[in-house]
Amino acid sequence: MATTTRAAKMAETRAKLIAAGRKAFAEKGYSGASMDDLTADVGLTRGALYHNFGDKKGLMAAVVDEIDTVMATRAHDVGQKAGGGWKGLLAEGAAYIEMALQPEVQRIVLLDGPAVLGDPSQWPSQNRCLQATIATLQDLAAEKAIKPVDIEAIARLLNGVALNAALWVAASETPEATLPKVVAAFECLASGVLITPESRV
Amino acid sequence: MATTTRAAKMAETRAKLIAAGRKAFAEKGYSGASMDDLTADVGLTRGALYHNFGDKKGLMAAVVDEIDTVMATRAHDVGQKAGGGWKGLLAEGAAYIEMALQPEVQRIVLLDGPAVLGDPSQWPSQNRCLQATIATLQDLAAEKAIKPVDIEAIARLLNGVALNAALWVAASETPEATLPKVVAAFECLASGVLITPESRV
DNA sequence: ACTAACGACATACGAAGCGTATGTCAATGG
DNA sequence: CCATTGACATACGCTTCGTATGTCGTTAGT
Repeated sequence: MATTTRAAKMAETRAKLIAAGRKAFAEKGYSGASMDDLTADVGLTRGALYHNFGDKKGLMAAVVDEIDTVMATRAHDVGQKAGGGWKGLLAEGAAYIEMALQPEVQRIVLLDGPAVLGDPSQWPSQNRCLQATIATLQDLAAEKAIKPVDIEAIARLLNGVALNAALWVAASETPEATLPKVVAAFECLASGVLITPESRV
Repeated sequence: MATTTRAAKMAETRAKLIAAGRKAFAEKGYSGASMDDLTADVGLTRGALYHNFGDKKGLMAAVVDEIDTVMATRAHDVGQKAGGGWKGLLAEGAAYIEMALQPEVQRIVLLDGPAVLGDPSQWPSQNRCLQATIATLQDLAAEKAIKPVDIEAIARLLNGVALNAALWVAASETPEATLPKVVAAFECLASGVLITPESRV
């Protein structure tokens, strides 16, 4: 092995700790997760954790950023493949909703994340996702396709609706059955920003 | 004093503990609030707390229920005074958004509440608020004023939008400036459920 | 190639908090 | 007037977080 350099070793421990954090935070919740336990699960101690992430909240931030970044890029890809524009925006929202079916996303990103790290719209990953939504809305505004309201406000609320819809689906007893209903409701609300009465639901 | 009965005494201690809990949870957050400290603030000990509420989460549930109940009734009153129906629904949502300017509401109900007690739509107080929204929407559906989508889904998402809008306003640097923009955006999205193209924004 | 400095991680320690088990005193009912 | 109940206080153990100190391998300078 040519590269047993320290940087690689450290990157590996960081990855192991983040993986252990994902598992522990998802299963036990943030406050219920023990740093001693999750570090021991990957053959380390808290010493490694505090050296790499500063404190418990630092590990949480790293875990949330990893998950949320994947979510944002996935949703964006889905939107692009749907052709961008208005249909892309709807597809992106639907994809975001579907991803919340994963317990990890539900517990870590949607429930504990805001309580521990504060308002999600301040997270770096969320900001990237928000900027993408704003850009799409600005394109639509240039085409005079949407009403003359504050773009940022609409973008934030649209993201919020998708996030909230995701929470409901996740908490539902029959997620598969509620998913189509909530997606339809999402598209219904989103259509409120359109100028044309019945564009293409 | 004729009524120094134990029931009255106990009600008083409950009220004092809930008041102390509101203050501590709002200032320190849920996990940061010390039971020893908040009970001492009102001249009691943890013995009283565990006797009345079972555990820390029990006090949190009582505090959240109290705040959320007041919020729901206030929002409902505002909706009624606005004439009910569609305009009442919009006014109710706007009122809900405005209430989130209070730090207590922001921290306890919107951030820590879901993380500690789980999905808000399962809370008794939230259910009452949701039922009111559903009833209004059903009236509108009977008048053929809204699109034929799942009523419960729309109601939940509308409440979610208001709640999310509230969070953004609360986290904003200039809440008073963002409030009108976000209220307009809320009404814009809500209009998506209307059949008539330009009812009355 | 040898040694000194550095960095990654482990171990040990102190402090704080939660929940429970036990104790005490006042209020109620017979 | 006395026994019992219940509301609350006190004392204890357990767990956990954060830090301070220790150790060993790796890197750099000569």
